[in-house]
Amino acid sequence: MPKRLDRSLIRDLSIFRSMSDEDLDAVLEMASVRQLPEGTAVFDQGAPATEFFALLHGRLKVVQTTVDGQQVVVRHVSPGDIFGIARAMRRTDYPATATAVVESLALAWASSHWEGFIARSPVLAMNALQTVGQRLQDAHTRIRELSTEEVERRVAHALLRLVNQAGRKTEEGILIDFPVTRQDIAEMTGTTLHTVSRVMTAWEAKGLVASTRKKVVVKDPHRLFVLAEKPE
Amino acid sequence: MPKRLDRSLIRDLSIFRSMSDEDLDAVLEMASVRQLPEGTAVFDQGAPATEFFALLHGRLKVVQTTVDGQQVVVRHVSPGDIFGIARAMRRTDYPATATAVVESLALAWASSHWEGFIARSPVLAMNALQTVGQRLQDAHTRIRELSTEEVERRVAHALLRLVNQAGRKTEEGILIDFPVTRQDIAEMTGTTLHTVSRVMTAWEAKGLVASTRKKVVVKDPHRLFVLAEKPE
DNA sequence: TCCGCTTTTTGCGAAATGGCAAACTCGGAT
DNA sequence: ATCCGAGTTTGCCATTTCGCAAAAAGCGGA
Repeated sequence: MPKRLDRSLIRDLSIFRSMSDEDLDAVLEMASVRQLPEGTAVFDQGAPATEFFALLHGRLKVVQTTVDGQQVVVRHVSPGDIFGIARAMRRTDYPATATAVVESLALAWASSHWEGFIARSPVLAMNALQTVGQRLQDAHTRIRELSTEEVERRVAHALLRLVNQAGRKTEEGILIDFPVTRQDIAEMTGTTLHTVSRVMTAWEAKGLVASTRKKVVVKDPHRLFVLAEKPE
Repeated sequence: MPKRLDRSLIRDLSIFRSMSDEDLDAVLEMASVRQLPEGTAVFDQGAPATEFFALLHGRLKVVQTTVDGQQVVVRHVSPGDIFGIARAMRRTDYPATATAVVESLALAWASSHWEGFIARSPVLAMNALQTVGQRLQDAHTRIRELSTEEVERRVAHALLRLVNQAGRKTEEGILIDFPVTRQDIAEMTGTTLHTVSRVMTAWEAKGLVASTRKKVVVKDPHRLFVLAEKPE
């Protein structure tokens, strides 16, 4: 018998919102805890989708790799997010690889439990629909940016998104609170690390950002925002 | 009292799959029929999401317009698809404009009925989740293509997608069964109508496609597929 | 403290694509 | 049958972005 988990662990996750205490307990009953050292893959692209997860602590990146080895960052997973719900969308395997970018902690459930959870608590299905709907809108936002914006604005938008997801206020500005490389940013914006480097070096000179290896601080979010929106 | 609609109208739509006859009747009870002349907008980007729809006949395109007037084709709606379900994803307004590209026929429901439908038939929520999940995967496919492929391959992929959605076999090849302009294809692939024109002119010379104004015929789907996949 | 490896920067030339302008071509309306 | 206009093609040049190569700079571990 696994150790008893407290309801407070999941009660505030948006996906479990509005569920009764009994239902939450039933869900927790089936959960196992998963410790994820930095660099660990939680699941691999193409592997059977045997489990789904909720992130309690840490940060993951979800990456798709093309046949010729190019990588695309699909999204970042923040605490409170669920991920790996391929099966709920009737996929049998994971469409991407999820990797811990810092040491992380997640809950895991066997995919087979999903239907039971839904049956027990239909509100869960509506919450999941909302969650996936939000991701769909985010994806459309990215498609719009990739289709209509040049590189500099795309990088600006990506950075602002990181600020919202993982920004931590410091004296110098807003720190992206997990390691991010130029390569990562390139894979988020459909460009190359070289171009990202050039863009960010220019911004650094203008005092918009400050960065060292794997670390990015946005010093002037407002000017960055203006730059991201300027339609020219 | 609206005219009685037959269950067979919606029984085979994937979203209503596995619903009981009684539930289907209850759903149909609330539906109204909407005739959509070519060029009509079913709803406009930014308008309150008061209704959702199922397409019975015809074809729509869903378009997002940026602040500076550029357009992006989000997707095409085919018979059997539901669309305008912004409200189910907890959005209050439509994120895009849906326009009939040929004369079309749709069922419409007030958005407020969605929750009642779900409560009555929870399987509907799971079906909707699957539908939105599929769209999310499609969106990720496009993001991957926009991020990693050059224009020619993106156009090839877009064309192959149109073949799958609306291909009709003819003597000369597979006809895309609704009007498509170079501009449309450009808005599906994040490029310009000029570049699309150049690409397709080259393909025409190679015998891959044949096209006249607003009409595209894929003469050699296999070679087009090879071209779309070739990782160089 | 020094070494080694990853990450970042930078220069330079090439290639892809965009932007503009103009001509052209159909198809449908009058 | 003719005209009009949306849609398409094409040439030319500008610009963005990539790709390759090499150097520089940090960071972490030995």
